Amino acid sequence: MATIKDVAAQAGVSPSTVSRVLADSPRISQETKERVRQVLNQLDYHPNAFARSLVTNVAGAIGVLIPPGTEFFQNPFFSEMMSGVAEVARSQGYDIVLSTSASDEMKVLDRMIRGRRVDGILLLRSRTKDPAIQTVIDQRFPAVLLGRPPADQPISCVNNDNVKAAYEATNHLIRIGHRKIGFLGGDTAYVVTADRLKGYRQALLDHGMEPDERLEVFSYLVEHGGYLGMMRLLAASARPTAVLASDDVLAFGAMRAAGELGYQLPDDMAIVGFNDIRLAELANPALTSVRVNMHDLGVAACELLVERIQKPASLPTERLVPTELVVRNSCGAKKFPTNVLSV
Amino acid sequence: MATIKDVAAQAGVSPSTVSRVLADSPRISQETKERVRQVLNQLDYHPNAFARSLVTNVAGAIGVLIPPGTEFFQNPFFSEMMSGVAEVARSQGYDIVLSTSASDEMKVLDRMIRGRRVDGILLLRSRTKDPAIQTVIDQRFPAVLLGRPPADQPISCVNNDNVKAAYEATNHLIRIGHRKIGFLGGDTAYVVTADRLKGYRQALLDHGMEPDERLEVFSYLVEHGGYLGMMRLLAASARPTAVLASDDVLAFGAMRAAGELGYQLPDDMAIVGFNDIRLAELANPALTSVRVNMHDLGVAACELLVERIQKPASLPTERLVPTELVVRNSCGAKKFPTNVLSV
DNA sequence: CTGAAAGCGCTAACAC
DNA sequence: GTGTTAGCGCTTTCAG
Repeated sequence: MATIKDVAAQAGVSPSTVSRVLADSPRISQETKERVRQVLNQLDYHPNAFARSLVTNVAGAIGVLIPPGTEFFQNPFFSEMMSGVAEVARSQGYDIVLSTSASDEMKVLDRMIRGRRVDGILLLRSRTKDPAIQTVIDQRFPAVLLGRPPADQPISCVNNDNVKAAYEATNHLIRIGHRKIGFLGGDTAYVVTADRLKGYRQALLDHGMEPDERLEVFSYLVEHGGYLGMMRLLAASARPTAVLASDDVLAFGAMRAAGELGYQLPDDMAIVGFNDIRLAELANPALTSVRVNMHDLGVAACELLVERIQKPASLPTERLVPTELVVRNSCGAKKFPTNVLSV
Repeated sequence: MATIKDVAAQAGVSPSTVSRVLADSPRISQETKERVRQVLNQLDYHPNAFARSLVTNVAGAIGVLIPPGTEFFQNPFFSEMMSGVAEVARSQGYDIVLSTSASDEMKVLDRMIRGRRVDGILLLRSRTKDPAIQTVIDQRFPAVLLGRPPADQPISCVNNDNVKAAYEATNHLIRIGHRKIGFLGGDTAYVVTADRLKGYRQALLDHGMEPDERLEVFSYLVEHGGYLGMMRLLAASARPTAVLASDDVLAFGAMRAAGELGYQLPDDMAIVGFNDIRLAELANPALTSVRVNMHDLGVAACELLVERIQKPASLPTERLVPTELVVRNSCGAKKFPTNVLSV
């Protein structure tokens, strides 16, 4: 494996000259550059990333802190969002380091930021009590939160207006005639769940309905969680005629549960999801869903992160990605053409 | 940011002693360890990953070379497979570096392996002419291919028996009465497409049918590609009554196309997919699909990779992950209970 | 059981 | 325009 010294020797120059050629420094003569470049090629030289990082203190990579557990990976949200992140990362010359925390998220975070493996970090899930957020703030480490900081902490973030989106989605259900509307959410510890729940409740209140806790269930964020949650909802004495699920994956589970119990969608039961994953359109019936623009979220998050890496002193910014309710057949909107209602 | 020297000074020992404590060397007395550890904590010391890597020549990370384009990210196969990879990587203490190649895959590969950013690399897609494979072999760089090497090159790989799986799936369609069966594949440059095509053709031949190239279409590996491909198949003069799609995503596109043109599934058209992604079960009708066990593929691939990193001299091994045909309603198997036929 | 010293491969003053 | 030198933070002989 050729080092910079080998190249220098071969080209009859000093290592620093080679280093300068690599950086295309203007202070090197054209002929020297030519000569060195030839040797570079001939020896098939590749700089050692660690040596360079050690001295420059830049890693050339951004970290993505994956929440513990595998359900995040399994959610199509993850890959769609990551495709946006990857797009930006690539164009800006950053690698992506996935954290793969087992359980001790904070240890992983420490390793990443204190170990200087990455130049910035993307936090993927904000919880109402989230030590990771405070850590990056305390360490003044470039970071972007995908979601909303629970307590208005000064951190750059990319989010949807989840309260409003859930409000509009619930409104839609009310508008088409539903009066008993259930809420099927992920863990309440997630800010996103809380926000969507809030919008849902507000819509009920604004239409003179009292939110009913028996119609609010929360479960593990996988299809099976949605299935179980829906079973609970259907068993409730005040059985809902419609359900707002805070994730399409939950909505699919809910659809399966309803189907197994003999409910006809959308006649006996309306369901609305969140995210508008690709397969929402292909479900039976096609799932009405709030499009959160997952790819755009990833793009925006990575852009913001690169910005913070490059000017760490700049003030944290928030970016809202617009949502839209995509109405399909799962919510009894058969009478409506499949269309898109802007939120 | 505390360095090893700071710790050494504070603890009244030499840097090498601290280093030994970090490595839990048996040559250090218990009391010294205690004392140093206390300072380690007090100063909240975290080793600089680059400095360590520079001297040890281990990166503590495995690379995943993502094929150019975003369609790979968007395929649920990716995230399911990655969840398996992440699981193993985490348990073995490796980070995951995603490559994010734009177009020039080889440059990225070079950067990764020659730049020593990663200890081993996972190649995600094998093409009939694949320079990446030859490169890792030539460089003797620890690598595992997800798929089959096109030309029996000596590289560790994890794969399904795709020929057999496609053979069985096609057999199933024949068994339930189909005689005109189409094939809807991804790019023919992918080995996996070729293998599945081969199995499909062989099944036809073994039942006295002649493969008909007009019934074989190949397209971009996204839902829309499946949609377009299906349009082509349906327009063929020898219109098929059944289609084997080499990916569920293609199958979903095909279902949409068939639906839009007024075909009733499964009565007018049978469709079988590959992968058995989570939502296959939820489509309308539920999609019959070859379960390839994506998560297991990821687990096996990462295990093999770790093995190669740890004993690079060992011979390359191949690991086959079994498949099974999961029969659902999309292939006219209504009369069958939903069940699983082992392959 | 511990310390001193060298060096991993690179960059960045500082000279000339 | 180019070379010399020091040093990034760590591990690892080699001494003792």
